Formats: sequence, structure tokens, C-alpha cells
Amino acid sequence: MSHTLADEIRRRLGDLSPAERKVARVLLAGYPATVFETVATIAERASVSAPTVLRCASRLGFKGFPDLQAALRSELDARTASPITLYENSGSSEHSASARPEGTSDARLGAALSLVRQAVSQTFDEIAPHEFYDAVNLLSDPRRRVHVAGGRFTHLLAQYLGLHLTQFRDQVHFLPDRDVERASFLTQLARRDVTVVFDYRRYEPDKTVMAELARERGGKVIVFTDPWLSPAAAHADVVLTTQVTSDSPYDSLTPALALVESLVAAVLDRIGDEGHERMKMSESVAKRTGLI
Amino acid sequence: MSHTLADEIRRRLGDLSPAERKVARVLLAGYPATVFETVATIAERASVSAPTVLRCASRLGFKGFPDLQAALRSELDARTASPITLYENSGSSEHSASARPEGTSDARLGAALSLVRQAVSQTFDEIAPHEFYDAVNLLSDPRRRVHVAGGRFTHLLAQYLGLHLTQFRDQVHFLPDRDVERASFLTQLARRDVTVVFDYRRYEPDKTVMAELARERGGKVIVFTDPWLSPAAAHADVVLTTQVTSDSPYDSLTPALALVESLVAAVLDRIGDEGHERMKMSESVAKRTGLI
DNA sequence: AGCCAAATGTACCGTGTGTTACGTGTGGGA
DNA sequence: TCCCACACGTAACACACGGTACATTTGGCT
Repeated sequence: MSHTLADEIRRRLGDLSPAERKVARVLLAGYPATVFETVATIAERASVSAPTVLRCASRLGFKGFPDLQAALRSELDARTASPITLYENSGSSEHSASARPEGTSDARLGAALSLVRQAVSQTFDEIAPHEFYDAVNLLSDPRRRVHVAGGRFTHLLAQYLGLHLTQFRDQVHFLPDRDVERASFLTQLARRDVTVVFDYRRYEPDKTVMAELARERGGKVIVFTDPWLSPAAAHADVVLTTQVTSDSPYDSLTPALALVESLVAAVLDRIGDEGHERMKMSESVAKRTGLI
Repeated sequence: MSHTLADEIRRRLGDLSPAERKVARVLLAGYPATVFETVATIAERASVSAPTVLRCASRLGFKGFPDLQAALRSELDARTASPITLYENSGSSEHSASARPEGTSDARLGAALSLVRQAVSQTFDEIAPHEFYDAVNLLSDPRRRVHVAGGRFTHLLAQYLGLHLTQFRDQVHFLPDRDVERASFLTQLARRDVTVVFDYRRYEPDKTVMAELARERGGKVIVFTDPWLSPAAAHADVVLTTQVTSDSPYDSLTPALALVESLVAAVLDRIGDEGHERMKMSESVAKRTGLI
């Protein structure tokens, strides 16, 4: 691996014929944008004929020109990382040291901090305001029942969201843990309901089914997912994407939590006084039952 | 003129129809590579028809789909930057309020973002490295059983920590929900055990009791709490304080989660190869039981 | 319920694409 | 001088691409 397409072109520049070399220079000069131009355009820029561009591509070892473009595309996105492979890549370098000097944990915290800050910032920057406010509106509508569901780790986010919503609105339901209960839960999805699904890789098929089902029943669907988009996103009315980068093999849910908290805050804001009433009420109930 | 094509798409996401929005999301998810795919391919990825992709492009103000691609191309070579720097520009260091001119819709998110960033930073800055490191050591010790417990909201953090630890070490136990089980849980606390308690205001008396009990039995106690310090902190060997400021009536647990994730990462790092073994094993078990 | 408008998919078309086959030119070796 | 291999351009082609007109469905409103 290791080599980028540009490096590869530079390396094999010597094997090319003069006219082909002109093509390669044009490609490198405008890298990576030029690669996505049409063959004819590139040919014109390099002052050669179209077939020369083709020959250049094939001599570089590509099946055709689209093949070369595809190679660059897949180089541009950095996906395909399962927790295991991440672990194997990262851990190898400085592993053996057993007794860590004091500074190390400090360094770890510092590195983690900047990663988290970056991830949270990017997440919030990339949230389309419209999506966020659609979600707020849906969750603020008292006539809609709310269902929340999450996966292996993310069910905790679902519960967190649900717990907060419960504080100031009715009809918040959690996806049960056990299969039998889940079935009856899913049959109860109705029109006007809004379903919130957390689905991060590895995506869980039942989340997609759930979203699809909720949609078919005429309900609205909100999906929290990572930048690679859960398949459930296909059936969603609102998709909220959060970054997951971290310095460990596991995805970070911190940006997701931050977004959930903002969502809760916005919903509370939106519901306003009614919500306040309910908060007070639930507090007094809690006091009388001695739960506080 | 908004700055990058991605920003422009996000901004106008609201003007798009649902199916068109799916297209936009696919474009953003694989940005910038996906934009150079063919219309048909993108349509398939977004689970819509090709014309929808076309309509999406034209509604975004482009003359045709090639026009959109051309726009991205000229954006790519405008900045000599690599695709990665396209992201990093968006939200790195100084993010004071004026960075987002978008108006009311963004105001909430913008404000929330800077609050969160502030809170996370302060939290990490104020963590004493040796406390963190002590916690890592305690949780990395395979001879110690680990017990986790949390409150009304924070039990989710406890579970999150526990779930992760379970991935690469044995003997992780969760404080049960029901009272009777709790009793027996508490009686089982033994020497050498380490108990992790999350206690944020309003502090819950049983958490303090639990910490005290664990200490008496000769175990170690780690307490996560807010800056006003839970009474349980009095019986703790390690106290990890996290900020809770937010723009809603509720405390934010985002900094706490970020710290938990860092802790998990550090423990995993510390345990090293053994943990790696266990991760692989648990993956294979999960596969065989069809849980993935 | 029933209508209307927007949204979306289906079927089809023209065109520009990448590609191939072939012809022309050029340089080096007897 | 002839020859031949190689480099390159020209021309023609198949096809898949983006684009459009129209049918169908959806969803909101009265």
C-alpha cells in the first residue's frame, strides 16, 4: 500500500513516452482535480490526442481511464476500518513499555482532548440546521408518541435521550431488550409516531428494519449515525451524523452525546412553559414517592 | 458565495425534497469522492432514481450534474490543499460566536458548541494526571473485580464504562436496578475490588453508602462527580471531576463521557496484548452466537 | 372522503464519452 | 537506400451517460 496515486505516477514517469509524459504532468499539476476531467479535456490541456491519454492510463496499469479515476476516488475517502484493524495499526509502534513515565498519561489526555474538540466541532459544523430543527419539531409535538432505540453501545444514548424527554413530555417509549417484547413493541408503531434510532457501525440490521417499519406505518424517523451512514438512514426523515474519531479502537460517542444534549435543550426550549409545568409536576410526584 | 461546496449543500438542505435530501446526504457522507461517481451510482447508493439526483443538482443551482462536479473540481485545486485539510479548516481552534453568520437557526448549535468545547477543555485541563493514571492502573489490574454504579442519569455512564471494560477484561459487574439485588450486590464487595461510582447532583445517598462500604471492605473506590463534589468523594481513592455546564436546565454529561472514553482507551492501551486477544475472542464468540 | 399539487419513479432519447482499429510519420540500424 | 519498430494522431464506433417527458404515487388540505 502506502503509495498515493500521485506518487505512483511520479515514480513511473520514466516508463512513459514523451507525449504520455505531458499527460502525466498535466495530471500532476492539477492534482487531484484534473483527474476527474474528461479524457478529451485532458488531451487538449496536454496538447496531445485523446488516445494518448488512454495509453498513458493503461501503461500505468489501469484497466481504463474510469478505472484510474476510481482509484483516485477510493484514495480520497478513508473508510473501511473495523475496530480490530484500527487496533492492529495503531498499537504496534510503542507497545512494550510497561512502566509508563508520568508524562505519558498527561500526553494521552492532551491528545484525547484535541481529538475530542476537533470531533465535536466538526460534528456541530456539519449538522444541517434544518435537520436539527426538524428533529426538534418532531420531538416537541405532544401529539406524537416517541420511540427510542439503539444498539450494542448506543442504546445508552437512546435511553439518555428518552430519559430526558420523559422529564417534560408524555408518551416516550424505549425499545425493550428482550426479543418477544420487541415484537409487540414494533407492532405498536403507528401513524404520527416518531422513532429515534441510533445506529453506528457495525450497523445492526434490526435497526434498519425498525426504521423501515416505522416509515411504512406512516411515522417519522430520526436516525443518529456515523459519517458512513447506517443503512437505516435510507428510511429516515432526519439524519443526524456525528463524528466518531478517537484515539482508541472504539468509536467515540462523545459528539453524539453532545448533540443529544443540544437536542434535548432545544426541545425543552421549544416546549417551553408546558414543559415547565410538567417538570414541576414530576418533581413533586417524585418527592411524594420518595424517589428523590 | 459560501465557502465550500459541502457547506453550500448543507445550507440548502432544507430547500430539498426528501428524496433529494437522501442524495445530498450520500454526497456529504462520501465527500468529496462520491461527487465524482456517475449519476446512476449515486442514485443507487441513495436508493432513489437517477432523475432525482439530477433534480437535486439543479435545485442546488447547478446547470447540470457535470456542472456540479466541475464546481467541486475547481474548489479542489483552488486550495492546493489535500482533501483532508478541507475538513480541518472548518472548526479547529478559535470558534468565538461570530464564526457562524447564519442567524437564528444556528445560534443554538453555535452557542452549545462553544459551551461544550469550553467544558471539555476545562475538564481535561483540571484532571490531575496521577489521578487518571491511578484509575487506569486500578482498572487494568486483572486480579481486581470491577463494580460500576451510577445514578438517575449517570447509570448510563456506568454501563458505558462497564460495557467497554467487558470487551477486554473479566469480572466487571453492574449495580443492579432492583433493591433486593442491590443488597446482595453490596454484600459481595470484597478486598481488592475496585468500585467505580458516578455521583452527580442531586447526589444520591446510596452512592455514598456504597463508596463507604467498598472502602471499609478494603477495596478501592473511584468516584466521578461534578465540581461540587459528591459526598461519596470523601471515601474515594480517586476522584475524577468533570464540568457539567450547559445551556439547558440539565447538567451536561458530555465531558464525563469524554473522560470515560479516554479512560477506556488508556486501560486498553495498558492491558495491551491480552486485551487484544480477548477482543478477538469476544468477536468470534459474538459471531458464533449470531449477535453481530 | 376526495381533490389537487408536489414529489418521485419509469421509459426513452440524444449525445459525448471512452475506446478501438487503422493510417501516418519518425528515427535508428543494415 | 530500404526497412522496421515505435510513437502518435485520425476516424469511426459502441455504449453508457446525463437529460427529458410522462405516468404514478404520495401527502396535505378542504
